[in-house]
Amino acid sequence: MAETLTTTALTLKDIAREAGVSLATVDRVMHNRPGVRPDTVRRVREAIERHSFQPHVAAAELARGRARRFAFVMPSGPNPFMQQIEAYLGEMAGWLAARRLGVEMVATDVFDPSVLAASLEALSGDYDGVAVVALDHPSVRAAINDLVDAGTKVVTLVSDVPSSRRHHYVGIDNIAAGRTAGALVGRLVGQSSGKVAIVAGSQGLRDHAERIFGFNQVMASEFPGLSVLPVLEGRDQDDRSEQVLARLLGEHADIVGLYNVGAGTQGVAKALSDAGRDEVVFVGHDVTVLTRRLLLQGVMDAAISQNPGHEARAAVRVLLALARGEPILREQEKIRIDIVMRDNLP
Amino acid sequence: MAETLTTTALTLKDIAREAGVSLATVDRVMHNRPGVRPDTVRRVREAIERHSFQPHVAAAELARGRARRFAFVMPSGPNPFMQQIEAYLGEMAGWLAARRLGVEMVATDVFDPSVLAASLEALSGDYDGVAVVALDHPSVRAAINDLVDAGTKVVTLVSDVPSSRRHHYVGIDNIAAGRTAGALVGRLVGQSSGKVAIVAGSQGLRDHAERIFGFNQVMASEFPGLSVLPVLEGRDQDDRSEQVLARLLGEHADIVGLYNVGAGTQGVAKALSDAGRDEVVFVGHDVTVLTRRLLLQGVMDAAISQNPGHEARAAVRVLLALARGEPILREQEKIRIDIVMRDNLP
DNA sequence: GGTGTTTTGAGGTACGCAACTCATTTTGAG
DNA sequence: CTCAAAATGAGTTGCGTACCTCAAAACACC
Repeated sequence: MAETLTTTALTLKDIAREAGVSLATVDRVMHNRPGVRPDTVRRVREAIERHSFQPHVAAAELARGRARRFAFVMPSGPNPFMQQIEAYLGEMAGWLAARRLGVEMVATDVFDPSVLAASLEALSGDYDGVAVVALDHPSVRAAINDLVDAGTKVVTLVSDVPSSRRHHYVGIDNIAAGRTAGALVGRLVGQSSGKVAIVAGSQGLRDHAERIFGFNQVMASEFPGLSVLPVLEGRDQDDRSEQVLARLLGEHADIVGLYNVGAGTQGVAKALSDAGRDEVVFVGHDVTVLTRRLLLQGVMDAAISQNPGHEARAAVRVLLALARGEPILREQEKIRIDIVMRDNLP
Repeated sequence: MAETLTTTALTLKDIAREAGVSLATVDRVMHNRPGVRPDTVRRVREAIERHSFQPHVAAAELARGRARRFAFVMPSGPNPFMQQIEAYLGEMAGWLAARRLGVEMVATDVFDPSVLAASLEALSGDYDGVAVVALDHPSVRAAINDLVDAGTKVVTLVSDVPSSRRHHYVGIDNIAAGRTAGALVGRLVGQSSGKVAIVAGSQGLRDHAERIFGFNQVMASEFPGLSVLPVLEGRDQDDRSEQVLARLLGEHADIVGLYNVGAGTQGVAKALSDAGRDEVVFVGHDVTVLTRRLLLQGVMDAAISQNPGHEARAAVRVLLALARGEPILREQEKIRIDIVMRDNLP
C-alpha cells in the first residue's frame, strides 16, 4: 500500500567502512583526486554503487564554504522579454540568498559578435556559471568554448549556439514554435484560400529563421490553399514593422492571416487596425503587457509563448545542478511551447 | 553594467553582534521560542530585516538532522494521469535522495469520502507533508484540517478542497480550462451554426463540473450560434462513453463539435470514427499515449493539458518549502493550462 | 637490502545552523 | 530591599562533507 521511492540514509563513513578504507580515500575517489590505486578505486566505487550512495547535498554545500557566482549575459536596451527574465530573477532573490548564490546581470550588445565575445571572455575565471543569450557566430562559439574549458558551466538562453560545447540550452524548439504558429493560423483562418503575411525581425537571426522555416513547412503541407507572401523585415521595431505591413495590406486585399515572428507587435497591430483589417487572423509571440491587451481585445488571436519566468528559473537550476555535478531533470527544465489565447492567459 | 541581485553573506553571528545580543537570543527569535522581551525581539527582527538576512538553507537542513517524509495519497486503480505523476516522482529519486527526502505513495479509494478520510487520519504524525488528490466532502475536509492542526503540511493535488485549511493547491483552474476548451471548439469549428456535444465523467466531480461551467460560459457569450447539447455522463469509462456518444451522434446529424471533459477518450474516439464523423472538432484533456496518437492522426484537434510532471515536482517543492518555512515561488508553482495541438506535442 | 616514490590511513578543522543546557543577569512584584 | 521569575549569555554537540596535513605502509627499482 505504501510504496517508498527513496532509501538512502548512509553517510560517507558507512561507505568507507564498507570498502575497508578510510574517509580520506573515499574522498579522493569521489572527487577523482590522484593517489589511489586503481584496484582500491574500484572497491570504493562498488561500495558506492551497491548502496546507490548519494552525498547529502546540504552537507556538501555547507562544507565547500565558497559561495557560487552566476552571470546572466543579456541584451542591453529595452526588451520586454528580457526585462521579464530579469524581473523573475529578482523574485528569486530570497531563494538565491538562502543558497548563497550570487547572480549578476551583464548587459551587452548581443547582436555584435565581437562585442559579445569580448564580454564573455571578460567573465572567465570569475564565475561558476554563465547564462548567455547568444548569437550563433564563430567568435561567440569560440568564447563559449573557452569558458567551458576554463571550467565555467555555460548555458545558452532563448537562442542557442548548437555548434559550441555549451552544457545546456534553455529555450524552446523554434522550428516547432513556427509549426505551431502555422497550424494555428491555418486552423483559425478556417477557409481554404487567401494570403498569409509574415513579419519578422530579421531572417538573419537564428530563432526567427527557424520559426519561419517551421511555419512554411506546415503551411505548405497542410494548408496548400493559403499562399504565403514574402517575409517582411521589421527589425523588431514598431514603426518599421508598421510601415512595411501597411504597404503590404494595401497591395493585397485578400490577406487572411498574419504571423508576427518577433517583436514590433505594437506596430503590427496598428497597421492592421488603421487599415481596418481587424478580421485578419493574427498570431504572434510572447505574452507581454501589450500582447495581453491585444489578446483580450481580440486583435491578436493567439500568442506562442515561452514562459520567461520558467526560463530564468530553469537557467539558474541548470547552472546550479551543473556546478554541483548533479544530474539535470531534463523533463523539468525543458521549455514548453505554450499556446496562449484569451481564455488561458496566465 | 554588472548589476548584482543578491547581497547576503552574513551569518547568525553577524546578526547577533548587530543586535547586541547573543546567538542564543537570535535563535529564540528566529524560531519563535518563548523567553525574549518584546523589545529585544524587535531589535533582533530589525537587524534581520536591515540586512535581509536569510539562514543558509544547507546549514539549516544539515543541523536539523531528521530526514523529512512526505506522503502522496493517490487513487488506486489504473489511471494514466496518476501513473504519470508517480513516474515523474520516480524520476526525481536521485534529487530526493540527495536531500534526504522520503516520498511514499499511498493508494486509496479517493472517491469514497470515508475511506479517503480514514487514509488521511492514518497518516497523522508520521509525515511532515501530505499531497492528496482529494474529493471535496465534509469528512475529507475535516481530515485535512486535522492534519494541518497536527503540524503536517498539506497540499491538494489536481482537485482542490477550497473549504479546508490546506496550505496550497497544486493544479489548474478548471473553470479557465473549460473556457479554453470552449474557445478552441468554437474557433476551430469555424462556422456559426451547429450543435456541440459534451461528454463528462460525472457532473458530481468538482473539476468536471467546473470545466463544463467554463465551457458553457464561453459558448453562450462568444458562439451563440452553436447550441450545446445536454451533458453525457460516461463515468470516465471507455465503453460507456462510446455507447452514450454513439446514440447521440445517431440522433443529431449536425454535431460539429465535441468536448470530452474527463477520461474515456478511447471510447469517444471510437464512437466518432465508427459513425464516420471524423470531421467533428474534438477537444479533450491531457496528453497521454492515447491522446498523443489521436492528435497525430488528426482525430483529436486539441488537448487541454496540465503537465503531470510539473504537478508532481511542484507538489514536492511546495511541501519542502512549507516544511522549511521558506516562501513559495507562486509563479513557479502555478500550473498552467497548456493547449496542445499536433505541432507542439511535448 | 636499501632507496625513493606512490598509495593509504588517521586525524583534524571548518562550514552555519538547530537545539539544547546551565549559569548569570536583569526585572518587577511585594 | 528581597526574592522569585523572566530574560539573556555562554557554551556544547552534532549534522555530513570538503580539504588539508602528516605519518605510515606498500611498492618498485636497482
